[in-house]
Amino acid sequence: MSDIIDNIIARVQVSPIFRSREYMRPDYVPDELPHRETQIRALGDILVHAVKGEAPSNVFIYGLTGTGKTAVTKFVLSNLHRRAPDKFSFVYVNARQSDTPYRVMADVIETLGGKVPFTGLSTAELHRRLQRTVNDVRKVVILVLDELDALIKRHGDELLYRLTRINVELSVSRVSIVGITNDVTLVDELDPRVKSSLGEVEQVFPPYNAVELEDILKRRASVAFKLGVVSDEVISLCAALAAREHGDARRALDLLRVAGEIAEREGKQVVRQEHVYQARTEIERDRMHDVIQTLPFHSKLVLLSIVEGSKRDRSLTTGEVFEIYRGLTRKLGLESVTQRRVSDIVNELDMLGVITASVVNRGRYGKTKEIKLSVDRKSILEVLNEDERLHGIWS
DNA sequence: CCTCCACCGGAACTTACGGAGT
DNA sequence: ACTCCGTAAGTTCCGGTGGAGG
Repeated sequence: MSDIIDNIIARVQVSPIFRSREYMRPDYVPDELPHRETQIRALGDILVHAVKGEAPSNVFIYGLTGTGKTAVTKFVLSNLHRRAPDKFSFVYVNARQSDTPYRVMADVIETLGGKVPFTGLSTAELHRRLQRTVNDVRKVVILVLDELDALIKRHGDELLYRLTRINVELSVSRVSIVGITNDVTLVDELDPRVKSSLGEVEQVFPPYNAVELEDILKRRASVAFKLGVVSDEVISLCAALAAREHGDARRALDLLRVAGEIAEREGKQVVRQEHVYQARTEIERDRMHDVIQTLPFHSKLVLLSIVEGSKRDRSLTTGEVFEIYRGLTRKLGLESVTQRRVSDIVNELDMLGVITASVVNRGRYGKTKEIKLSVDRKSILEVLNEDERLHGIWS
């Protein structure tokens, strides 16, 4: 038995494919960021004041996913910080992971060395502690808020407003904010006061084109993979596939990494184009699997109802889904949620990409949502079957 | 041209929970 | 022991609506 493990370990240790896998990790920040020189210079020009111990202007950065916003910001800040570690500190918070005002403030306090309970305090109290912590740092603090859109959409711009005003009540330290967002329309939803304060400087990150992506992949592959393992064709394919999705560099790197892993598993010496295609489906499958598996129970039931309902190949309405869902809960002897809630769950499933739901007007027959599965029925059932609470309730 | 269906979707409120502060 | 707080999930209430059919 243990020889199986030995085998696996041996394969990892002397991988015929990878030289140094860590360079392909999604959160790895390389020493150079090709094709982002303009953005690095522009952001550097703004933030360089921190090196003199002065607070830079607030910056607002937009750009689609995988255009290097996060990488460039981290790159600029850590390089500046290396030259003047005693002049300023910077804090990076991802507002998608910490998607409540409480957690964002808690994160900031923690990275600045403060301690704060996981829950239990009022946001007002947390805000007070944040001010104290920042003041104790006694220098310029640059606050990077990544994926701000997630926070704003759910909790509004209250926190942002407070943060932009925090300087007023500080004696020694100063705070500058770098806001990063994928959503270009976000600014319109902001309070004008926040808008003018945060948008002192704005910067746009354009997507990479296929040629640039190819170059990025080539550089990365040359350090991450062994020589001759990844051909130019494979790289072009990854670049082309990712360029089709608005030039997302992260996606391109993921494709290449997973393709490499597949080749490795198969014991091959080189990565081929077919591995890239396999990687594409594998990435998608894994994502779906995670999404469905972590769904709240009633969302799973609603999804199951949609699967059941779409047997006869026609689209469903919210009312029909609700009926089937009611049947399921009755079978299980559970309370059911209201139709209002089911309507929201349908929207959530739509956003996750498991189904497509679009509002349609059927005149006399009302206005409803047309709901269709956008993932293979069998693979959904497979994942749902992993939940033992759902065992044996469908045919 | 008007009606009226079958929902949509915003907003305020509830409940349960984990945890702090005092 | 008691009060206060934030979060997540859900409920209640309700005004809104595009277009097929009369």
